Amino acid sequence: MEKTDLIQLKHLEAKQKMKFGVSVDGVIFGFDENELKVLLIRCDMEPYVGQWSLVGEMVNLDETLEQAANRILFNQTGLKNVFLQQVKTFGILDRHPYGRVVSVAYNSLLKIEDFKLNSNSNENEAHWHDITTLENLAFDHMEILNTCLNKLRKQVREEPIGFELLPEKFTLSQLQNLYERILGVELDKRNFRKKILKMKLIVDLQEYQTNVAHRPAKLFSFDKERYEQLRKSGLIFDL
Amino acid sequence: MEKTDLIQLKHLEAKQKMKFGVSVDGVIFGFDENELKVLLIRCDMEPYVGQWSLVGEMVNLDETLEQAANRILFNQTGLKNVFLQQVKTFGILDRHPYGRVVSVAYNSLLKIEDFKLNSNSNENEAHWHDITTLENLAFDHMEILNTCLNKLRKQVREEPIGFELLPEKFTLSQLQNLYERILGVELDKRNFRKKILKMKLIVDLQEYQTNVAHRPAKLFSFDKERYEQLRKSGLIFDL
DNA sequence: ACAAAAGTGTTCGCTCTACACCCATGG
DNA sequence: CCATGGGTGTAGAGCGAACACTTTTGT
Repeated sequence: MEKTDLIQLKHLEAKQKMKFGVSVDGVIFGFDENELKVLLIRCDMEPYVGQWSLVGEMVNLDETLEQAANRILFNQTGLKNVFLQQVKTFGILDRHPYGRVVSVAYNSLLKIEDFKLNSNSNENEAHWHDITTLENLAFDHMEILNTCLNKLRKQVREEPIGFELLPEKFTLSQLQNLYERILGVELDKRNFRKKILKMKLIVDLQEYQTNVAHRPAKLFSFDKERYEQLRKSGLIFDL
Repeated sequence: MEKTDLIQLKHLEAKQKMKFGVSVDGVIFGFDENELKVLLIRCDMEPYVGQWSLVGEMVNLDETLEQAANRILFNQTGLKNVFLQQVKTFGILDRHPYGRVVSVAYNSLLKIEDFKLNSNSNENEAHWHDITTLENLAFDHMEILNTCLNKLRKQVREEPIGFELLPEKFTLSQLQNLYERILGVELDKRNFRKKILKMKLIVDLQEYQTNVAHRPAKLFSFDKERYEQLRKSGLIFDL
């Protein structure tokens, strides 16, 4: 057999392997009632019927992974233009009843206030779950979730993505609480404020809370333009 | 139609989508002649015939992604138990002549001395390329390589993976050179040594270089046990 | 003796950490 | 007037950056 024939044969064999399914699983994080939460749905697939699972679907043959992730997110939440980031692809054998399916996990961060506005229309079974009390998820979703949570914890120390989880206007205490919950540590109030304000990534709105039974807190917002500037010139950020 | 029928239908439709190919592309890094290098092969697939490409193959239906990555690495280098880490999955449309193929990119770091010992048997066209002078790779491999290189640069600042690229016994100057090449910066010799030695991750072997036309340097080796200890107790590492 | 790389300490500024009290509001 | 969370500064320790000369070997 000639060398070119061998190559043709190799390519023919390779095409026999195109029988994979590819799914996208979205790990959708929100922050509410002072807790970090993840959005889960009820699984309708044997042998996991009734168990909680991440929000996932098969990727269509004519859409990119990013498009699939955005589609899934929109179907569940009614939201577009939400923070979305690929984390890792899971490809062990027998992880899915359909056959050989590899799953690409995406982290998504959204402001729960937006979710509430957009999710009243759908009657699906999606619910927010406190991340500290999860067990017995469908498929290998427990592993996926742990991996994605670790990624979030690492990333939140290095980039100002925490803002994606807060309302447009927030107080420094809310921000500190968010970090404490994600990282699972207590932070010193004065040091935290100094560090955050020195970065100049948040803007003092000169507004205050109202109707609170204590001294009203100042409201701030995230300065995305300044963030992009810093990023181009080599951002350094540490918790 | 009943609800359970709808669910069955949904699952049938989903199975129609299982026509993906999944490939693994290995970005195999080595360090030699004081340069960071990547292993490339000649592509034999239209329309990229003759162009340089990453080392990639289709994943078999009965192997995991990790197994595929290890298989590819072994076929090209004859090496097992090499540092291997998933980086990202690339899934745009029309990136591959076979049809819809998503590719999972893996970073691999190896000691080039080991490679030389194991690769004499194969007659393939793999060659090491200086990472600073690459262009016109096949497929979307230029993008994959850039993503993987950025990951390496980031990771090398946070974890002691640089040792994977050096011989068992190395000098502090070699180590410093490695960091300088990967990061593309110059480092202060005294400060670098202080920082590295303070971490206690390397062991003074009480041996010296021989046959060098200058004062012989001390040889060190990486202390993997101590690294695992530190990791468990929350390793902090910075360049 | 000379070329070439190895090896070694100190100073200064900055950053991180620990820590305690007064303030503004609603009830 | 009391309960609740908001808001503020300083001192000490540790860390990172800058910097120049002596040592050892081969030729």
